[in-house]
Amino acid sequence: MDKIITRFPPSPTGALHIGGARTALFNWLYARRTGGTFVLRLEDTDKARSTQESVDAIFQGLEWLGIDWDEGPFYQSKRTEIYQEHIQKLLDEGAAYYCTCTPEELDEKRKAAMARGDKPKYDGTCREKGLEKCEGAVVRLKAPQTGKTVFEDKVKGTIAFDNQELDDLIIARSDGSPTYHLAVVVDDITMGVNTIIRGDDHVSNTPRQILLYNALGYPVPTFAHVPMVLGADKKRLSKRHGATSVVEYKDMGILPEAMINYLARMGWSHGDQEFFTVDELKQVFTLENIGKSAGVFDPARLLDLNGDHIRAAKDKRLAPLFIEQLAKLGVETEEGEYLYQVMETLKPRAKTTIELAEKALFYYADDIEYDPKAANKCLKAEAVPALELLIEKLEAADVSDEKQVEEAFVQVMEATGLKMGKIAQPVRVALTGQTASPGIFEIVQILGMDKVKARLAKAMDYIRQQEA
RNA sequence: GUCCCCAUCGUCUAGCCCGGUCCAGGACACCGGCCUUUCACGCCGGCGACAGGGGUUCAAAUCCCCUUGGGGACGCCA
Repeated sequence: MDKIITRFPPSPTGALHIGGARTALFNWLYARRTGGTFVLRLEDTDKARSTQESVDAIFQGLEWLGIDWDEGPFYQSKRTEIYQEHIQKLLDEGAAYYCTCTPEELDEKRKAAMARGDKPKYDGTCREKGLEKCEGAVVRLKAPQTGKTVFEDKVKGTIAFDNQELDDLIIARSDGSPTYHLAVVVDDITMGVNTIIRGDDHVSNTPRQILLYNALGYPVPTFAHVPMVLGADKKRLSKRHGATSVVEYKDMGILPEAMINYLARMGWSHGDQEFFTVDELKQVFTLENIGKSAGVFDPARLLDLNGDHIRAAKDKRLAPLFIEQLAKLGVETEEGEYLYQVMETLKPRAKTTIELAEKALFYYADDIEYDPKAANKCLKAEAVPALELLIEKLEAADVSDEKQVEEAFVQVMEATGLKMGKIAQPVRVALTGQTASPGIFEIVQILGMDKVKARLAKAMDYIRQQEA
């Protein structure tokens, strides 16, 4: 088998959305897996809708996901001569012809055909007229009117269309610019693309494109049509379903490796395995294991997977993201041992890096604010003696040793006759302001004696104030 | 409307190609419980699906047909 060459050809008319990102991912993974080449191409022939902002947004999305390309980015807008040559070649060979039907006429014919219950295809008015090039004329492919166009789809199997169903598609607009079908096929041919992995909304475009390959005299590439990603209502994913642009998930505290894992697992499977690293995917991704049916985008699963990836992430990898989120909450801090320890206690408790930062706030606060319910429930007079004794015991110990911290708590338990819960909860609220937090011993160890003492003292003051 | 594609728990899916080992397995979500200083994590358990109908066969989630449902395409958009 020749070297695999895949491509991702977004049209820059918006951000990189979930579906596009998955298409890019599959093409990228397949190229990586097979040692092939991955090409990036911007399909910007629609001048009215293509924007530089969209181009940038797409780059940004790919960069965030870590999807890199080997060739390109190519811009269709810069390849007009190449398209002209191929269009002219088809014209010269009689495989294409000029058509002077106006958009209005065409529109009427379409409506009439629909009303009749027919397929709204071009009726071939100009097909045999032998028209010369003239103002306002488009170029149409002279497609076969009988027979079948059949292809072997890597995920769907054999797909066949009667050529009667197809019509003479326009390959050049009246301004001479190439249309989508012509441009894609010429690009894929000239860029050597031999494996086309794309959304299955393209299956009905495929026979038309195959006809173009035939007319141009080039071998037809391998097609793999991946099922679409739908929203919870089974409709095409759109703004109504929440965030559709991948970078929005970055801002939501999602890790790119989690997004990739999620995207890969939706529509593709590898036995019962759910968790994949990117490197792993590059090793095991295959076209054969892509499912045939459309899938619903499920944010809950993404979140769960993100939690798994947070837990699996190395400190060095997570630290910058954590710091960034802390900064958004007004905490300026830097990477170091303290930060690592903080992260370690929070990793199993966070589904996003935002959550990670939110739960870390008490580690950085100068003054703890009590959650009213928590204070009400735990900061009561009966806790004072235990807190006082705890300060005493902790001061006598080395709090940098978690074991000694625990020992201090045990001593307080024994001396007061209170259960661990009765001591730990007031301490937890005193140190964090909340009833839910990482383990109390590790918090004491990380915070250090000075802060612990100050916070416990403050809690006792608070209790006395409440009692008074 | 016409053509194309699809159809296993609420969701993502394994199994389907090469029928029996499947009164259908895993994961998310949900509900119980365990662990325990709280919350998570983890562990254990529960809930929960082969769209319907016909065939073929000793035997069908698996093969065939029909119906229904969903999606897509039908542009001088990509």
